[in-house]
Amino acid sequence: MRRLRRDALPVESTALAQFLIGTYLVSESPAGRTVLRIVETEAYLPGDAAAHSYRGETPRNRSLFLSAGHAYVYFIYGMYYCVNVSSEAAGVGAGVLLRAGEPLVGLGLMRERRPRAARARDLCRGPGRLATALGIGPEHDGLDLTAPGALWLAAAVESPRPIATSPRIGITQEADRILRYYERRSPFASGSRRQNGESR
DNA sequence: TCACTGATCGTCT
DNA sequence: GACGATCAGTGAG
Repeated sequence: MRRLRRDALPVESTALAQFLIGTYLVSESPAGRTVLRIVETEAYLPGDAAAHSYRGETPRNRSLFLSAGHAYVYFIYGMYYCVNVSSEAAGVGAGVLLRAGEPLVGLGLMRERRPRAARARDLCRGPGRLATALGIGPEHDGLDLTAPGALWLAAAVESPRPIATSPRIGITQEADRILRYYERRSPFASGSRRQNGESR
């Protein structure tokens, strides 16, 4: 696995959201290593009413204002964590939500963390599931994902596959904007068949 | 496969 | 005091 360098990352949210598809997210913990291949992302832009950074910097969202390539981990619905990659220059609040991945390494450990997931395709299918499977929590908030550590990004190895787009999932503000990106026909992407444009 | 619901708590109004 | 970038379980088609 070859670590992504910061200077390889596009410093613009929609470009980064597409760039990250096909790259790898590596989690190192005392229990072992888990790795997934990112297949679905969403961009949350500067000035975007759906973005956690919209109302300015707070203790909770400060990681969104770090330079591109840092982790923003937040707690939602009283039970789940979700992971973003900060996506603009330092001082600008924006991020790319990692929504789903194809589990590649450490499937046994992922199953221990997600005992209710019956099928491998459901281990990292959804932002809360992805974070749980990789053991991601508040201790990962603010980490530099281009530096050695407990959580980092590795460069894509396989040739790019077709990327489809759709509105973002689960939001009420700016709900019509096309800022979700996913690998077309990937069984590991979240969303319903209809949301993934596969109806008919 | 879709639609709906309850669980659960940090954050900001 | 309300709500949220979610998920698992249930029941119907």
